[in-house]
Amino acid sequence: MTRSPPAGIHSDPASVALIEAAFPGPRGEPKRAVLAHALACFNETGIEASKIDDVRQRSGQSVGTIYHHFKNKEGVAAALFFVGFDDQSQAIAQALAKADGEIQRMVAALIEAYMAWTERAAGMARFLMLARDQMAQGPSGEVLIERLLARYRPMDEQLARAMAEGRIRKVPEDLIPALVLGPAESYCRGWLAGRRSLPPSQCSALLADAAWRSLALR
Amino acid sequence: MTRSPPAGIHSDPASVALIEAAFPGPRGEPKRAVLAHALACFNETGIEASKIDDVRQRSGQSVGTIYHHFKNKEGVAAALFFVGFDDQSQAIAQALAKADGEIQRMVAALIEAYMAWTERAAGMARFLMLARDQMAQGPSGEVLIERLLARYRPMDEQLARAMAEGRIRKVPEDLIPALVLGPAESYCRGWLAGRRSLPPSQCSALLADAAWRSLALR
Amino acid sequence: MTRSPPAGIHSDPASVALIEAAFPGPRGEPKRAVLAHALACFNETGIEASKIDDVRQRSGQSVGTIYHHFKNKEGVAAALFFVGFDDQSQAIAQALAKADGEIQRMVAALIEAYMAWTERAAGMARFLMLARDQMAQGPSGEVLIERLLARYRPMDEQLARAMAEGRIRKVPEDLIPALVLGPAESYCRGWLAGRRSLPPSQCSALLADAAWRSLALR
Amino acid sequence: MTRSPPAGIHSDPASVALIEAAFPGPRGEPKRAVLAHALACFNETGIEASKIDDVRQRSGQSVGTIYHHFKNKEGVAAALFFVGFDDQSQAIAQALAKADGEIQRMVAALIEAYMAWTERAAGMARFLMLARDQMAQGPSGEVLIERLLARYRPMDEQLARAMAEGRIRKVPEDLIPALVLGPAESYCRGWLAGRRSLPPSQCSALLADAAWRSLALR
DNA sequence: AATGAATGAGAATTCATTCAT
DNA sequence: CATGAATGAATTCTCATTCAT
Repeated sequence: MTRSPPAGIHSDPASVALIEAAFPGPRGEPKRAVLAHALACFNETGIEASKIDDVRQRSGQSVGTIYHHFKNKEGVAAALFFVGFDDQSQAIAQALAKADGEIQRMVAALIEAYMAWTERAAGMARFLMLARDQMAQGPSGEVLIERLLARYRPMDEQLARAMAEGRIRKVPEDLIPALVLGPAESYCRGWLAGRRSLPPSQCSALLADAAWRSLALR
Repeated sequence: MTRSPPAGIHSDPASVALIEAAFPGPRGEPKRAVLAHALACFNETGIEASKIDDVRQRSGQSVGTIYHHFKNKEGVAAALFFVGFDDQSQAIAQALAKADGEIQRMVAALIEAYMAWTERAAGMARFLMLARDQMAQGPSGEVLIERLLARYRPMDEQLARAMAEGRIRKVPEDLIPALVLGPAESYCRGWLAGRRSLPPSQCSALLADAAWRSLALR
Repeated sequence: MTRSPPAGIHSDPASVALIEAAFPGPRGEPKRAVLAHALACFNETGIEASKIDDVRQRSGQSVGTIYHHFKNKEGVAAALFFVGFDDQSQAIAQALAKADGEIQRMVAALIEAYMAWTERAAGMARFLMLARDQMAQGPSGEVLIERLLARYRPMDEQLARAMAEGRIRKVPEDLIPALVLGPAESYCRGWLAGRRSLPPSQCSALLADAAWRSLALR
Repeated sequence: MTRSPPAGIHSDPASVALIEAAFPGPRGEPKRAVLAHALACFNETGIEASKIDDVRQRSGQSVGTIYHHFKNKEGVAAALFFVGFDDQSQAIAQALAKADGEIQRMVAALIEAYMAWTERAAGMARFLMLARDQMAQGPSGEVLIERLLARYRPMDEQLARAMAEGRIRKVPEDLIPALVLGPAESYCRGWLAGRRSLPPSQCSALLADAAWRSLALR
């Protein structure tokens, strides 16, 4: 019961829906049009290699409008990035909240949420991976780091406590993200690039188990 | 006893040595100069954003020479990529060979080799991550896939056998790379970007253990 | 009463007027400026040898504007070519129309129109000769052939009929253009290059007579 | 019994033979190789658009050799041009010589020789048309004009005498070349470009007759 | 707000030619 | 004489951005 393994996702209904939710109403129309098509362009051709003029043509907006709403190309990418990033954060926050502070459930919830979100909004997920490095350096880098910390804070706090109390293995803090999310990210990266075909949601249980094993006392 | 935690590695002696080994002798001088400085440029600014003219200036070569030897910018990147990739493959091959086909030792050897290589030739490692996607699509994409398969074939064969014989957990083939190398890659990515500070080599034991736990029967 | 025997015509009021008629109004200004100066450049230096930057400087337009309006250098040449070619066609059509289908008068009218047009719009005429071969191969080749056929169709039909009815000499169809227009073209080519000095219009009667002799029954 | 109507002649045995005759012996080998392949390149791509490197590759010679023997690209074109031009002149001279100063026979002989030569050495003929204008301007322009005058001198002298003696029509001197050779050149131009299919040699009689009609007293 | 023509700095690439071997 | 690596001036074209309407 495979749910659409996409060898090259560039844009998809769920990603477009995120954009639409972010800029609702008739006033948001130009922004929505631009971002939705920018997503496709960026994923197809890369951010640097995408021309504002491609976005203009596909979105049916004018250059002037694009610049009016987004200041410049980087502005388009940034707006798009945070639409995706923030929704992803929210999905993760909701999942973590349901785990009642229980560390094993939190790990599983995080991984499940991450993979489900990736599968659902594949186009946006792909773009987030594409843009993260550039974003981290650009003018929104600070903001990004802040929000990343905030995203994982609930989890990090519980992990720290559990480790202090000897309920999980003692592991250098630096290594935790790699242990917990490394496999999931790695798999999703492959899936989004078309190199893996199992839908992420079908892998979460196994990946959650693996992540837990790496932290469990034995 | 931390060995140089680099918040922004762009070029380093070991990476340069790889390049020098690849194009020895006085005839190789222009190629070496170009590639060594291209590595720095690419890592500092990104491949797309690096200008051939930067490479020219820093390398002290003429535009004509660059184009004479590498055809175009993509050619410079490709040459550089395969110098790094092939040395990485060789390091892995040697490590795997020493494991005598014993699966747990192979997993550990692979991870150790990967992390040691990354730490040693950090600049090149960074570039490999930067360039991999572009490479996979460009005209050398086929070659890359081929060589990747070859690189992991010895390991894949043993894993398949072990799985068939019930010596390790049954896990979808698609997931194996993520389980084995995902955490290592994830950590190295962070370290190369300056977000993690523990030298990779100091993490390999733990990451190897984690990888093995995810495959072990219990 | 020789009317300006030009040892090197590159641009002239009549040719410029053609261009102005083709792109009227204030909106046509950039196109007009570019084409008028491109004509001079092309005639002075040859098409290949003319640099877009020469045209830019002389026309007072920006590179961007040139490319915006004409796509590329070839586009400039093509636009210029068809401005001239179409006006020439029209002049010929008018002349032929006045001959009432009488074959001898048609031959004379064609030659007279051709030579008068050449003399008047000498710069454009020169450019048409310069560009014809390149045009025939380039992407507008098809169009050119079509329009050439259309241009001579009225004449060709009457010639075919006259030949069938034995009113003129039987001559392979392939040879007719050379017999009718060959001498005129040859003379104009020489005049435009500055090798002949009699104004074309003063030669048309004689050339028309010669052309007719070559077709007449005796 | 059509002899090969070539829709795109670039090089042919007879043209190559001309080149070989011009640079005989083992010492002439590099020159021959270069010129023969330059002919093809120039005809295929145009002179400006042909790269020295194309010629190098096809001729199997080195850049250095080309420059050693011909000074520069223009030198290659010039050498090639005069090989062709001089042989053409010689063919015409021989034909004219056989006409015993009889004017009608001279006209016919000229046209026949011109067309036969064109048909035989079509590649070279094409190149001569291609290069003539550039040649006339370049540093060999003077030489070319001189040799052209010499080529037609015997004919011009007889024509002038005949006109003075009232044996042919009085016609402005300027017009004579167009009347005599215009149709032939026009036809050959079309044939060499692939727009006409009757082999030139089959047209000479008719074209000679037409030329004579235009000069004859009535 | 919207438009899209105009701009021009800047990039990649080419290619004739030189010259050390 | 032959070679071909090295050179770098010159050229075409792109594309983010501005701004008058």
